[in-house]
Amino acid sequence: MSPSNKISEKNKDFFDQVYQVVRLIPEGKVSSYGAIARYLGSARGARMVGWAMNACMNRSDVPAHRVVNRLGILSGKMHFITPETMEERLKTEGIIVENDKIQSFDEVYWDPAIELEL
DNA sequence: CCGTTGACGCCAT
DNA sequence: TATGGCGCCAACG
Repeated sequence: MSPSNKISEKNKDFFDQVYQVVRLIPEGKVSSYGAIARYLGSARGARMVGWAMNACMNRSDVPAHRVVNRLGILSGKMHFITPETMEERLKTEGIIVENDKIQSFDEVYWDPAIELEL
């Protein structure tokens, strides 16, 4: 039906699930790729979440800046409009970022498996 | 088809 | 906490 699909429909479904979870991240909070992947049932699909973020970069409805790696490091900042965009957006939401790393990460960390708790 | 790359994570040191 | 090595999975050339 869509021979020119950029990604397989199976993956498209996975991407959509990722976007849905990311949208649920409240302001001032952040989550990690691994937590999202795990919540979706792909414990080893953390890298796929990152790939999904790259595809969602065009969408404004997905706060990709609220997704960091498990160490709280802004590993994806280079993929935004400018390398500063991600850090600036997080600071705007009250998150302290220093040297490309989130401070008090345990306090702003938001885990879907716990917050959504289902 | 094969080798490399990458917005990751876990384990060992 | 920091660094290095290994594993996973999909996309790319």
